Amino acid sequence: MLDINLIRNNPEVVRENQKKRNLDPGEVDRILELDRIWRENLQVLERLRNLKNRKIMEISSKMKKGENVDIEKEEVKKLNEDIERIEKIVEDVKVKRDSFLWRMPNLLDDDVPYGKDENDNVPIRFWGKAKVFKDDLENFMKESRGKMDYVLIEKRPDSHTDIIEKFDLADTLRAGKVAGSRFYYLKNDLVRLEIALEMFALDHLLSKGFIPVEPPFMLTRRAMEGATDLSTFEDTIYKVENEDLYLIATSEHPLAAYHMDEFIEENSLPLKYAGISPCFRKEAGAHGKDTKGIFRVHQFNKVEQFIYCHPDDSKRFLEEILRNAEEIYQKLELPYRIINICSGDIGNVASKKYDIEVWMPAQGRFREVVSASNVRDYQSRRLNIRVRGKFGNYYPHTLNSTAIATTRTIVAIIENHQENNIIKIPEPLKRYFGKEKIILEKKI
RNA sequence: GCGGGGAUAGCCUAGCGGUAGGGCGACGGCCUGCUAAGCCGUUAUCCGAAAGGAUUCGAGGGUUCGAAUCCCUCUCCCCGCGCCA
Repeated sequence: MLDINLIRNNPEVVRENQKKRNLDPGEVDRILELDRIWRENLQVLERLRNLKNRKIMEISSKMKKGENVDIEKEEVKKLNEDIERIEKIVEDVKVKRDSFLWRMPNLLDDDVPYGKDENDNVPIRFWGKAKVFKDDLENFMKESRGKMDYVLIEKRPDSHTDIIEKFDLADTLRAGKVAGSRFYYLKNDLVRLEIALEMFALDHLLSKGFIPVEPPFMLTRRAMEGATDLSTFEDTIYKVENEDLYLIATSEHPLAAYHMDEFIEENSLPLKYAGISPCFRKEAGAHGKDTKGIFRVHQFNKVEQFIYCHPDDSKRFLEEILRNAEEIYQKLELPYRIINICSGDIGNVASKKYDIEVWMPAQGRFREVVSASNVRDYQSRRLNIRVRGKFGNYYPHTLNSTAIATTRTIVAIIENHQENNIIKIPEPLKRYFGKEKIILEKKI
């Protein structure tokens, strides 16, 4: 949520932001008009209430002297009618103003490139040596801007979809039977691989001073609304029937809401949390995309980085959490590119966002595995989280980034590390996984 | 699930129909060679240029001229009992 004072004092900045996001700048003026009406009526209301309060005190003192107060009582009753009427107007206008305010997206960072959609995202960095099948070379050169190492391979690796079903590493058919599409039973070595990935990511973050947290997997509407925006709510969040509870789509949500309605002491910043949780997503509007396998699913596990910090530090911490995520993917030997998400693709909550996309040799393209965002004070305002500062209170900035999303990383490992009938396990995972490789052999 | 007790500004606590009081902590000031003590002030939100005003006693209703206080509904916490991985 934006600061209403920013909109009052610098409407032009907010209009420009709307334009850059390809949204209607007129929203700003709608808010300003409602805000003006609200304040006018509020002043009328407060004058009436002041009159009432004075009258009540008059009654009180007259009663002590034993005087008759019937006239004054009638006056207060009349005032109450006026107050009730104006109260309703004030309340209605405020609700309307706030609903516009809550829908307004975050201010974009100056570094966010202008763009219409995901095609305008800007690759800024590349790492690793991609295995590229010759038919994919043209696309690879385009997507990597020719700035990334690669080796040509003669045969396209098998898709994870085929491998997991054929070697009984996951069962999406039976999952479909009992839960519907986009669900899976992980089986055999993939169960350990998933846990190994989580432990590896968690330990990586712990070594950097993050506090491990396993949050609630459901939140009330109030907490969820503070952590996310309306469009996410509609497209991704599952509701529990007959309860005021919503399934989290990422541990970012409960970690953002962790300090709801609290004051954080300034000297405890930055707060760095490593969340670990399942994530539940409706994937509405993704019909036809990644319909098979475990790349795009309704439920997966994730280790997440979440930081509360002083507003001056958020730019630096965005780079830091991106680096943390990069280190994880480097250690997993998965070649990737970093993209700077453009203004048309960034979403309402983020002020700036980087994605890490791993090169997937079987699919012949880069696919998102990590998303790192600077949210600034957008969530902390919605969740009423403030810092008690030496020179006054303020809203902290929050940032979030994936460390490991298990299913997508498993896909990346299967595509990148498959050799003749084995999947190689990257070095740092071995101690958690307990074996050097997954042997691909047909189960009966 | 049943019974009992709670929720008052950052924390603790009083008030139990008539303008929310005290303590702690924090911050600022006075005093002081420095520190401590002591004294004064500030320390929830909103409107207002300011003066000032309004709101706020877990949430929402009700009674009343007036509700932290009385009544109803709900949420959460604590102590028993029951059930339970």
